[in-house]
Amino acid sequence: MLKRTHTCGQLRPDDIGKKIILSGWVHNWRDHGNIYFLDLRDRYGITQLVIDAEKTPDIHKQVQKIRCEWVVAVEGTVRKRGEENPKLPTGSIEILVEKIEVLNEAATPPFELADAGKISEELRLKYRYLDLRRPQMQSRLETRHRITKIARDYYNELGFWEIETPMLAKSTPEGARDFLVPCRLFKNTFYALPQSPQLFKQILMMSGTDKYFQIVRCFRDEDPRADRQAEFTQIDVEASFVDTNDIISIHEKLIAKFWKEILDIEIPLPIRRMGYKEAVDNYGIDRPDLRFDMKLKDVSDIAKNSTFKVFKTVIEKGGVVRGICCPSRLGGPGGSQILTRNYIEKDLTAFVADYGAKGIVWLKVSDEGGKLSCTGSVAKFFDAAQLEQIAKRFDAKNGDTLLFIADTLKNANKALAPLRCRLGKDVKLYGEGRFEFVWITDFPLFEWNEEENRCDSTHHPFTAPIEADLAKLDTDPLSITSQAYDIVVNGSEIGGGSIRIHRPEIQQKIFDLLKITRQQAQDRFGFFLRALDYGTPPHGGIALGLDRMIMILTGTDNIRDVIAFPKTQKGQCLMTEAPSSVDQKQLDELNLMLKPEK
RNA sequence: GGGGCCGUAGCUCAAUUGGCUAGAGCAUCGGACUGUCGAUCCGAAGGUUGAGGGUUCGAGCCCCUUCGGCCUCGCCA
Repeated sequence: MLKRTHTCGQLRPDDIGKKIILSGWVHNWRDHGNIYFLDLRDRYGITQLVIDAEKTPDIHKQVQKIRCEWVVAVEGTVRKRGEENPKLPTGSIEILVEKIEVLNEAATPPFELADAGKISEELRLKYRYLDLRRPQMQSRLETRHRITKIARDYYNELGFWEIETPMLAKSTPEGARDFLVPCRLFKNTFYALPQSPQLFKQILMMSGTDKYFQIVRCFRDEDPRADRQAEFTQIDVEASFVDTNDIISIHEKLIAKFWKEILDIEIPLPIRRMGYKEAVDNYGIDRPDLRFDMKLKDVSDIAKNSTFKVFKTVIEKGGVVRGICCPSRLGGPGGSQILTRNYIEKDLTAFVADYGAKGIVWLKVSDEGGKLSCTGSVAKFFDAAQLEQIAKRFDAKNGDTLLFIADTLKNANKALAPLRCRLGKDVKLYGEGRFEFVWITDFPLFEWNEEENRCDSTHHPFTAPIEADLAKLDTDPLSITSQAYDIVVNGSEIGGGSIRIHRPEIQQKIFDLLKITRQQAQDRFGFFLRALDYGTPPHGGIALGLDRMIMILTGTDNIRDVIAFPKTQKGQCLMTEAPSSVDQKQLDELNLMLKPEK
């Protein structure tokens, strides 16, 4: 076998005259009769080969039968090209082939790799090895590698140890649905694949490892989305004797490093922080997209005095009227009209209906000689002073559109937050390539679970309350602030963590409030509660969503684009055809019996 | 569990209100050509319209069932 001396992305004009060997896949070929061009591709790039019938008639004959994706090695001389190809880094040179060796033939590919046109994802997933050969996919894999490499180096510098935790773990029915793995040696018992190494990393702190990290696979058996797979990767971190500021400061530097190394973008540090309440009040959600302003405002106080029945009824029932103010024109004043009546009453109304909103009420702002007012089908239910007051509340300008949703506070926010994001995008309120980071802090420790009539952890049951609120555990748990923090960029949560509870009695109180009985706590977390008893240092940590970060860094909105071998929305791997049925013998060994379908 | 979009040649798509032998570009195969780089030109082959059933004189198109892909609500401590 000819052994390569260079790669297909390497040769430059300085190499002209050198005798070299290249190996790779045939990317494309152009047969001009007596002259024959062949593009050779490997991970590093593409290099043009030339075969001249007059100089090397044997090779010219041999190359006629070579096709796309055949694997070949060639020996030849680097020379200057007649006309350069500015699209390729190697575009100034070519290889005059003196010897060619076919290392492997290839079946005709089911789709064309050369043209980066759209190929159905189904096909790409089935022939993933072909899809991954495409330069764009290679680049995504490389970005992923570089990020994990940067992270490993960074944590190593700071004294963190990379420690593996079990993949075969104990099932905890809280949280997401577990993937179960039957255990052969203890009949009728199951392992669960970890939803996260949460308890293990805390126990590592109890074990005195002080600083831990892991780039770790996590499993949650819930329906996938464009940015969610059942199987995903976290950069998981925990440290002892730290507070919120320690974790935040370590990680905003790391995130800044990611953005600098991959996109050459400087993130100004420190990243701003915003309290949970401020985020929800102004943006309706705890992961606000801060690339544009457009804050939500409450107009319940004005609406309740109007004669508009829809508003009045909602408010009487304890609901709110909240809204946003949006420029009606694309890219701001002067752009073309976008918030047309049709767009609002059809597109946007259908959009918010997905989030449970019954409808959108809208008003158009007019400014007549400094006197603000509003027009629209519901304007008649308000007097002039009220309309002016509403316009002023939004600091609205002539031509702006005000959009309102009347519902419970929670439901109104649930619809308005995505509506705000959609409008920001549709009306082009921000440019491409902008990244607005924010740490969200001061989360409530609990949320009220109406159906179960108890508290639910906002974050998870191991999150510590702030010291000042400890006393409220017995009196007013819903008003307790937690020591949790999320890192958000452009409305996407890319990580979150907390300072953990390190005192057993507080951990027990939390379980009590979550209405987890002592018995249940022992069954599920007994090992953990026991470990807490043996001298647990104060500790805290964070987990960064690796897949989501790579998505943002590579500019794709599809998580499957950043995972080498992803699964479809039904959890299948189209390449291997997992999941699949198993032999009766395997079931017997596990003491399992299948129920008939349906 | 619910809602939406989609499925036609190897690939990407087209086919008027249901109407003649289901078309095009690329790929494939054959031929031509000494400078292309998404080569070009000439020609050929390529179809159970995802599957099954129904309505009709006639179905790619309408109806029902089903399979698959994507988006989404719920779900994701």
